[in-house]
Amino acid sequence: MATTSKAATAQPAKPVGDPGAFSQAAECLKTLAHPVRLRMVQLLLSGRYTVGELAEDCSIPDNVASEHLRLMQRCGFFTSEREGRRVYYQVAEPHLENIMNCIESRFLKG
Amino acid sequence: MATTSKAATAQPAKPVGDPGAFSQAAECLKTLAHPVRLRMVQLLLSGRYTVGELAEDCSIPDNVASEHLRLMQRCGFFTSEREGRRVYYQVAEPHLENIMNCIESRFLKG
DNA sequence: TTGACATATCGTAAGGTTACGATATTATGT
DNA sequence: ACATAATATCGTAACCTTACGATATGTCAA
Repeated sequence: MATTSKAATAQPAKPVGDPGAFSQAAECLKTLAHPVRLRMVQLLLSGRYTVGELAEDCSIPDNVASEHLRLMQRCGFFTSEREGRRVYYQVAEPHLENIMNCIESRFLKG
Repeated sequence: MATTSKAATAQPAKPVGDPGAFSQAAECLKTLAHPVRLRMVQLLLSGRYTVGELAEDCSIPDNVASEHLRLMQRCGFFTSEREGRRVYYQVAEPHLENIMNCIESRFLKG
């Protein structure tokens, strides 16, 4: 017997947690935690867009948009494909849709 | 007619987005985007804990834990109740469970 | 009241993030 | 080859975040 050995606070069992996994999760969330990047995720979940299109929608210069997109690509959120002089970005991480739905249901809706 | 008026890229309609809502969402995500804070959220979703208990689980000094908890309280994530010299924290934001589930299914599981 | 415990707050130094401007790269058309 | 368009990268300054140590506040017990 005795699974916890110390402090009998009558709680429904403490969840286990690998510290490394929390760090990795925090990294990705940090990447998501920027208004422009959230908007870009929302847009790209609805289709393909170029750097310039995303920049214009977000009212920021192209090079700033490019840096945000690079950050998110590093996280595995997006991939990019060049077509002529344009570069199209698209969602690569399947869980982004779920997470964005959670965020939208809390902040972008009733 | 003519809902978009410019650029016929054959996309399934660009989602609308209130810039203020994205900023607010980004603020909250930033608060969540820290390994210690993620662990605290996970723990508090499973029950009530004191500052000292959370600090010990996270292997950080009490004052650091206290600051993390204060940040999350400011966001509306938690509330606190004093009981004697202990202070118990608990989840106040109902959406935290959904968001945490999304994060767990991506990072803390298969 | 005194001492000890639990939590909170403050000042600060180290490190990280962001946007900007300038410059580089890649592709296209003439 | 040249000019131009679209995107990417780099250096930098302003700002934000974090953890730490010291100190303060609140609570209890003797």
